[in-house]
Amino acid sequence: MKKITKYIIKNSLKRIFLYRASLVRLKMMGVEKVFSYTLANETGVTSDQVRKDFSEFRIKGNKRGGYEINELLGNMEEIFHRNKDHNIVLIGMGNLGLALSKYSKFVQRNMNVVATFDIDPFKQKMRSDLPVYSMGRLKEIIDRFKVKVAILAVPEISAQEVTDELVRVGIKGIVNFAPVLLKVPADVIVNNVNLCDELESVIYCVHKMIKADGLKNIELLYRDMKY
Amino acid sequence: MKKITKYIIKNSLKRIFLYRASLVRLKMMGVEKVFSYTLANETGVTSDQVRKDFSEFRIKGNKRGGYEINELLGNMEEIFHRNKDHNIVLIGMGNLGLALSKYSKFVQRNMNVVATFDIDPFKQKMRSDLPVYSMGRLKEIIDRFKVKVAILAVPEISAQEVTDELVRVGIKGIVNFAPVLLKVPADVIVNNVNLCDELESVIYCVHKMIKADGLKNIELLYRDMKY
DNA sequence: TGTATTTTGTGATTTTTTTCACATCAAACT
DNA sequence: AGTTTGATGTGAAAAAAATCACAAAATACA
Ligand SMILES: NC(=O)c1ccc[n+]([C@@H]2O[C@H](COP(=O)([O-])OP(=O)(O)OC[C@H]3O[C@@H](n4cnc5c(N)ncnc54)[C@H](O)[C@@H]3O)[C@@H](O)[C@H]2O)c1
Ligand SMILES: NC(=O)c1ccc[n+]([C@@H]2O[C@H](COP(=O)([O-])OP(=O)(O)OC[C@H]3O[C@@H](n4cnc5c(N)ncnc54)[C@H](O)[C@@H]3O)[C@@H](O)[C@H]2O)c1
Repeated sequence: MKKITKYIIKNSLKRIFLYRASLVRLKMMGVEKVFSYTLANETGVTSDQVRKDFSEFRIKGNKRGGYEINELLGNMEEIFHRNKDHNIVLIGMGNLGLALSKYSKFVQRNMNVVATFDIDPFKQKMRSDLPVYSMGRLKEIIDRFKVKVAILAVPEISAQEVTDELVRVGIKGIVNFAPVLLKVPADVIVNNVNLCDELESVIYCVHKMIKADGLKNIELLYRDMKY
Repeated sequence: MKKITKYIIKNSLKRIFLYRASLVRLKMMGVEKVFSYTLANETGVTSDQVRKDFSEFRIKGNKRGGYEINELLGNMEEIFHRNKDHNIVLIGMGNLGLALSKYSKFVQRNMNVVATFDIDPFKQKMRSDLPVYSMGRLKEIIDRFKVKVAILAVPEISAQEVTDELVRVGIKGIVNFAPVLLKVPADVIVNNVNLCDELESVIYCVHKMIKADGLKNIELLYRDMKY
């Protein structure tokens, strides 16, 4: 396959999320305008980086005047397609699935969990406000609500099998909580959230630091741990 | 502050986690030996990268013979300080905290949640096998069990305040589920897990892809999603 | 109106990361 | 034993990302 040399998406995208989190918070605090260095301070990156990232996504500010928070957030909504609503489904209503189904932040961000699914649809039915369907109804619901993205919270052992089914019915993006590497076609995006890895990486860094006795090479460790 | 030019930890560390996940799975399937390209195939990186990453951490294989899975896993345990047990605490026993407290993978990986804490210790007491303490007993327990790492699952609004307390009692690493950027001293590591961001980034990529009509620049989008 | 000041936006430069390429070694085979 | 084969390990080269640095623009103020 021909090698593509210029990649569009880089760490910039990840940092845009950081910036937005800050902006939302600042806005709540009544701030209306920020400068690149405000955001830099808030997020721990450099102000050059902030401006470069904005440049990447064609986000413009006002020379000398900084950025209007509302405008900036508007730009970001655009980037993240937040103007539209996004229907998602949640597969697996165990411990984690149940917690996720009660998470209200999704809705605040225009992401609606329209349905949940479990191999055993009766087990959880009474515990949630959301409908819990059997897997047999997956295609029907996904088609009806034009769902393209799924959250996967089933046991490790079933994760690949369920993924295959999701792909078959037309899901194009998966946030996967099972600690397995899912095999998917090239046109399906998987984002893995692996809690044990997160913990271990913190433990690793903490240990390195303690060993290094809190001295200058803390900087070393930070680099990739910032987000 | 003097600029340090050579960083030790890079994306290599993140990929080491990937490799290990594969190795664990392969081992379960009865495989005993892998080559760099085996791991490459499994994880979606190149075999050069795998070898380079190993090189980074001084992990050695056998020329022509590849790597013994057990040996490799041993090396990784070493890297992650898995030989020792690690006591951790969980703060916030709401929806998410409860799910996390029931997660058995931690123990399998030598990470013990020794105690959980909540501002309201009675609310959850009966719902968990783990002790749920009031925040007042934080220092006592942390000292007793020599805890250095905490999982934070409290509401956004309390996250910073609880973090300050954690830092005060000597916690050096935090896995934070609240969607806020925590302010911590330079010697404290924070790993943020932000579910909404994960979802939105998937939605972003899925949309880009759909727009791009599933064609070659899918590659573009993948780059930073693979880690 | 003109000058000083401040902050953006982006090429140029530097640093970091990835990929390449090949010498080196270990096993397998003749 | 000698030769071929196949994989590692790592400097060198290429690519990507971050940082620098400064022109350009907008505002403030004299
Ligand atoms: N509990 C946690 O805090 C936590 C944290 C991080 C990751 N995880 C991961 O998330 C996943 C779920 O964890 P959990 O603790 O909720 O497990 P769980 O066993 O409580 O729940 C799993 C649910 O999936 C359902 N299920 C099983 N097979 C299915 C299939 N083929 N199709 C549809 N549904 C199916 C089960 O009926 C059950 O309700 C696991 O992979 C786990 O490793 C859990
Ligand atoms: N529920 C989810 O699926 C989910 C997913 C991702 C992120 N999160 C985030 O995780 C955090 C917890 O979410 P949740 O749904 O479990 O919320 P929740 O309200 O169910 O639970 C929060 C718990 O924290 C406790 N608490 C509040 N203030 C405290 C304090 N000062 N000290 C100690 N404990 C305190 C509360 O008593 C409660 O038990 C939130 O920040 C949320 O945004 C939740």
